[in-house]
Amino acid sequence: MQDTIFQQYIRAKSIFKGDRDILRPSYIPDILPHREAQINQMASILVSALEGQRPSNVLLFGKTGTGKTACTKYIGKEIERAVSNLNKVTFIYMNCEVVDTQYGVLQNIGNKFIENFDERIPFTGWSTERVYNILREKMDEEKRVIVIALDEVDKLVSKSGDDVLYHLCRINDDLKNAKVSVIGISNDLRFMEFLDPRVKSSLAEEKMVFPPYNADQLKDILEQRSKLAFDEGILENSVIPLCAALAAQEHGDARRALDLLRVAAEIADRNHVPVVTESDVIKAKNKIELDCVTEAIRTLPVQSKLVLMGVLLNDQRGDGKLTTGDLYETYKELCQCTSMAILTQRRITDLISELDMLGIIHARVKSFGRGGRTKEIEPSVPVEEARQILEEDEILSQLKNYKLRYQTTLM
DNA sequence: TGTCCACTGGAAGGGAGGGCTT
DNA sequence: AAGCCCTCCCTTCCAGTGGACA
Repeated sequence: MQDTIFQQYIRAKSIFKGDRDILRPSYIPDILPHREAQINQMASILVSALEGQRPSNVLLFGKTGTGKTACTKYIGKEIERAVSNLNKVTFIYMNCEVVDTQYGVLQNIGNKFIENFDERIPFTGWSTERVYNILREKMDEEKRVIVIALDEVDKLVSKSGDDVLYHLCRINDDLKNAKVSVIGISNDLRFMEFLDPRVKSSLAEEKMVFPPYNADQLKDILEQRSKLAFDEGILENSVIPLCAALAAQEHGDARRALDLLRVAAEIADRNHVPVVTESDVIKAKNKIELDCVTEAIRTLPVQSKLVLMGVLLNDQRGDGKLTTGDLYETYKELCQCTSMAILTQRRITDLISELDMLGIIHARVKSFGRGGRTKEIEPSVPVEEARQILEEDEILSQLKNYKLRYQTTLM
């Protein structure tokens, strides 16, 4: 390691005691503070799995960072620890934001039961029916209880409908040896409305709501983790209360609280100072917010980037809010400039809606009476910074210092 | 009160790209 | 190689709509 470029970054002592993953939301500690009630309730429902019986299906509701995922994974770990030779229990956790198609979910579950790599279900190519049949067959090879936790199940339903849930809920009718129960996790209470009544009643045999943490509870969580992550005296006294207070403002999100603390510590660490201060937390807050936006913009498909560029250029010219029609004209101009294919206006309205959902622009439907009904669009990110990020793109880099020719109608 | 504008947003379907089966 | 199936991105078509204006 001598004389390498890393030399200057290697110090005798880091602020972190050891593993900094302890402060990541994905880390599951041995004790989850303020979630004892929920864990006990889940345990009382799932204990029948250990007795070889099928537990009720459960639906968990609660905003982000209220401990739904952590509790579920914790319970999963405990189940695996408690399993006896007599009754076999398989616990499967899956995030439906990552795996968001009917086929994908069945394929993923199926592959958990297939050890031989050559026999694995491919990620595309088979009919869903066939995947389902293999899955059922493999599951049924042994007498066991299978608990499937589907995180962010609302994403799955909104994207691919409730067919998979329907299949999974009634799979028990087709199984002789195995028994399946489903844990659905959602941060959207309304998603139930979109379910087929049969799926709804089957999936929600038991319902649990995870309330947001308040500032005091967040403080406890942070204190527990910081004891594992740092030595005494590393954090200024006000650091944890500040992280807790900031996260409590955002609907009691423990994930956000942990991120704040971790990033604040990383900032202090990088500055080679021995103590994490309040100002590090404020810096962390700004950094997290900016990183989110930057990452969202950078990973946009190129057509969406062009649309966003249209919004930014109009804003920089001082046109204020612009309509879908105007933005489409601007977008066409930018396409010609960059030799990109021009998509239809219908498609662009979808891209506008996506950008709106990501929080990068703000678009709301407005009627101008005889002037028609359209969307009013304005950026909701810092314009200059966003433009710089867009210009990093190979194709968009041609638009450096570009001035629009098209004149909007709305002034 | 009815008209009419400039869209919105749902539905259906095409086709490219991935992969399997026969 | 031909015939399937699945997902993703996109187009085409079109009924529906809020509200200013005649």
